Amino acid sequence: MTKPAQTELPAKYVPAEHEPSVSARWDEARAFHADPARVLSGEAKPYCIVIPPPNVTAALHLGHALNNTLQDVLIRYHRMRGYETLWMPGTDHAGIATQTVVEKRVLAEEGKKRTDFPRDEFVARIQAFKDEYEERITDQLKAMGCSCDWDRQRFTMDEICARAVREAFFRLFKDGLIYRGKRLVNWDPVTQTALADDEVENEEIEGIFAYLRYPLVRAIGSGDHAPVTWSELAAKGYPGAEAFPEDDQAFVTVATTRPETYLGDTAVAMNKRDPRHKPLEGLFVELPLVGRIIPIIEDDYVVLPVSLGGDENDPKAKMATGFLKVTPAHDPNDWEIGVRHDLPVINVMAPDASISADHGWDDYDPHHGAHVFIGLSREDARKKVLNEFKARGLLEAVKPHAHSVGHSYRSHAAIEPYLSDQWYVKVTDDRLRGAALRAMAEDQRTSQLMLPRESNEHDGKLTFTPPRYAKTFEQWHENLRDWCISRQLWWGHRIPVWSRVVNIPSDAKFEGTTRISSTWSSQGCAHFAQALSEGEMIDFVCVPPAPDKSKLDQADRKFPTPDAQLNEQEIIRDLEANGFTQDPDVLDTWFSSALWPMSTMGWPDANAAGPEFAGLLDAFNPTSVLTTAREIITLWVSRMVMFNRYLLAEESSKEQMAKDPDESQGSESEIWPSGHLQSGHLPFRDVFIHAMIQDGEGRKMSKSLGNGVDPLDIIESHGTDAMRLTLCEMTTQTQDVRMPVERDETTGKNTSPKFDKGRNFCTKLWNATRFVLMMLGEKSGGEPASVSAKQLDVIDRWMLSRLARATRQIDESVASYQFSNYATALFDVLRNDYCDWYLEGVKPTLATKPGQRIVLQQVLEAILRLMHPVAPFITETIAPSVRAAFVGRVDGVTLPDGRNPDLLCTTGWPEVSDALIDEDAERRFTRMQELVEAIRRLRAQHSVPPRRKIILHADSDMVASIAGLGQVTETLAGLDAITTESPKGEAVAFDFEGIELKLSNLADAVDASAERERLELRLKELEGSIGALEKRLSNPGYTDKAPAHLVAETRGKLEQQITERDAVTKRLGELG
RNA sequence: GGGCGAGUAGCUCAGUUGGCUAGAGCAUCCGCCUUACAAGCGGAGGGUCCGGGGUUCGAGUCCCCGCUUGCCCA
Repeated sequence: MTKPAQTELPAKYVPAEHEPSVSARWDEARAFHADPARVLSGEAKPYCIVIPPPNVTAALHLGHALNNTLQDVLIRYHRMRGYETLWMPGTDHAGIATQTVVEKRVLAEEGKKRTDFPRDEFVARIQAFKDEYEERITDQLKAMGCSCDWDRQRFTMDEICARAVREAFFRLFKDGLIYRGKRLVNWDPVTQTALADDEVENEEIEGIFAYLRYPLVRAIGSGDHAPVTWSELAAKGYPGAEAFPEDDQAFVTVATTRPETYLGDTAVAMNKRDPRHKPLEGLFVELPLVGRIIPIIEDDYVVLPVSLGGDENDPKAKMATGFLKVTPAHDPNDWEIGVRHDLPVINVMAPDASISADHGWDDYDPHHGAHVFIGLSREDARKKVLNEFKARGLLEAVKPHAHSVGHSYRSHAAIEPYLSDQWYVKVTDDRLRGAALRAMAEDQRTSQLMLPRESNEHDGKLTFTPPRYAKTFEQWHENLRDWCISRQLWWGHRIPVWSRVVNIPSDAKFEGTTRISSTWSSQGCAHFAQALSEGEMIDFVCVPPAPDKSKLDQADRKFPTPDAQLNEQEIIRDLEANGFTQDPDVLDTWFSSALWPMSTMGWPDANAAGPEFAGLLDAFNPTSVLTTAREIITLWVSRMVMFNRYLLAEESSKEQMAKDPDESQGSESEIWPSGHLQSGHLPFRDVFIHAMIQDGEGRKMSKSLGNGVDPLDIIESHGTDAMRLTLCEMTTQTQDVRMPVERDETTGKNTSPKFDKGRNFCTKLWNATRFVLMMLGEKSGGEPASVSAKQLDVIDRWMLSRLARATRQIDESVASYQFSNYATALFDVLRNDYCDWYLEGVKPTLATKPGQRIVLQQVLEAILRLMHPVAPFITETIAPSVRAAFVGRVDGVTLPDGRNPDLLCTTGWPEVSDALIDEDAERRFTRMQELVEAIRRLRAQHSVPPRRKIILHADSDMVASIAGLGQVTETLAGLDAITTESPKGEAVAFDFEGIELKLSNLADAVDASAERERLELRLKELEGSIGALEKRLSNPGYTDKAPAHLVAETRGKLEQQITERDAVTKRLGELG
């Protein structure tokens, strides 16, 4: 490692000239590589973060910059604190998003669709796209200064992660926590895949409410039906029937936002409290053009219209007719009704949401007229239905109706509730959901629904910051539904299940789903069968990933060791020879993301993964903190907690099993014990949820609005550290932060004035360092090896005190994830304290005070280290020069060498003793600052030229106390002298702490009218203030109840202001 | 509909057990190329702390009602 010898810095800090070489030095030293052995040996405590893997779909935006900056701050801080620190980087394959982007690209560039390619070939295309973006993203993260362990970078679809996915799927499947079901899913007809609940966004749309009349019929035996007339209804006491022509066919009116789904109606439901219910009992309706005869049923779900006693405040009751068309295949609520009443389920759409009779419309009969709808889109079919009903006099009304409709977060198409076979994870099982809820910190749980704790060290250890987000997590789990994990895509982890449909053997009678013993199960597969209709069943075989032999050799004696020659490919060949085919679907992306804290560390088999994975999981899982945005709490945080706890429970369940060997009898086909009597490790202990960046108007940054800011543009224009400083300062505990966006006219790129502050601050550090190096270079020599506070001047002791407080504040800020406070502490200590006061104050004395030179250098070096986690590049750039300028130590300020002192990023964190907090020095210095500010104010008011030295006249006490600070006051206030003598020429008097001081030699002649104006203004202020204080003190409630020190303070203040008022009055009198 | 934020100077925001005359940065104005720094230094002006009630000796801070605005969930 070469150490730059030069101690002089260029006049200007140009980030681009230094950042690449600093990055190279970090890389060269492998400074960010974590060694789990140091944790396992007890040498160092672990600190670990797994990166929320960015999607490979697009380059990183400012939100990523924020997210990753905060993680890097935490990581760099803890690395300097001596933790063995691992920041695991990687990217996410983002199934639907990436496939969609590539499909669009291929269509635009080559005019071809996905289905024009063989599956493997198209996946290879996506792979190539992924490679391109993965590299780009990695480069961006490096440009942002992220100190990830780049040797360990993962991708959610690489071999290591794929192995984890296979293992997790297999275990969950085997344990009955993954099942296949025919359900309504959120179907995206454009991308033609199922979506999870949280991939659906609700949007308000201007829709309609259509009122459709369904003619009433009654059964007349032998499957025939006859019309019901109004007179018949009237005879049964149907209210309002008399209003209709008595021989006309009666009807009921349903109200719907989706008329086209009437093709799949299988009932009309009404509430039993509806007075029309009795007369309609046992009757049917006939669906126009469809010809289907469907029953009228009773269900509490149906809302009564306001006219029949429905709730006036319920908007549904205002629109309702009391009759609900029930379409189980196309509406989730209707699905539930269908389940309750055992209704047929008729799907009338193709996967592209066009009307089709080929996907479950078994009673389709074109003779009735419904053929006119076949092939139409949902939207066209909707219009057509209305027209056809209108033509038959069956359209009662169409009203505009705004309501919210689910849309695909990816294609933005309206979601179609669609009946299909999908795979689900039974997250509602206590082993998953319960474990997640039990993980929550006790003081963050709000629900009444308290779960019994397990005697488990991981229960109750999951803590959210800010705490309000614990509620989001809690409520999500309490309302959880099973998780649909299959996606009809090509880009993703293929579902490792092979299936075939066979006849149910005559000797095996079963319903539902049953575990099967077979040649495959004896080879380690999980084999289930599920009954279908008509004597058929479907066989499902989940093939485990190729087992690790070493594991099998030491397998629990209770479980038969499978054939050691077991070969995954052989099993698959065998299955396919027996008529099995692999499920064509892939898994939801979040399935692999959910395993991220485990898969990246080589789970389930570090040995098989490679030597570099040894010990990772034991050393670093649970990780320290997950840093993410709030929208991810449900999508990702929840699932990581559930999976991590379930899948890392093996150890505890084995222990349990040893105590109670009878627990899992009868699972002979299993390689691994099931049971999971205890939930296992948390994936992380803390979850920090940071704010979302919006533009200046409070809108999301987006491509379509053109209000996004590209982090690389900011890095180019302001430097990485400037960006990071600004992002940290913005990170308060609120949920949104605003960043006014401006267009830079010269570059045409978006930027924000907010970043100027960060850039200016870096410049400040640069210039201060240049000054310090210059001073030390010129004057150094004669310093002792160390100096203690007792030997130092007030100004030095004050500076050390400020440094101690800043260090303390920064430590506290990091511990509580208060990044804004961290940045503020840096701004305060470097700019306000060190530059504005300390540097200015010591300028004249440095040459003669060796101890002061030590303080000058040590404080700068300490600040450099305090600043490094936020601004890594500039501090690393400057560090060698500052270190080289070392002149001695200050007792109580420890700047440890750390792991590798050649690089700032691996040196130690400053330890500044609390003993250096010097309240006396602070009090004296603060008093001096106030005096200097008062003099500066007067200088400005009297337009004293900055370079003109003036004279301060004070009493002997004041002169003595000022003298205690050396020449500092003179330097900072521009004084020629401080004297007890009276002014020779004209002077201006002012009050300081109730004592009258005077300034002379302000000018060749003092402007009396300006002085009078100033004094009159001051008098007015004082009188107002005195009045307020007197009022407060005359209130007995205050003097009796407020703390005594406050009352005393108020009295003191009043006295002082009265003194000053009298002085001002007197002075005004003198001015005439 | 349920949950969670935000509303403080022209702008972006601090203000964590209620207690000095409510702070910072940017912007504005005034004065300075004071040899580390004009991406700077010194100084100034600028606030019915969204509105209305309440608790309290005392409320930006706590409670209630309302308004505006944003996000999440259904």
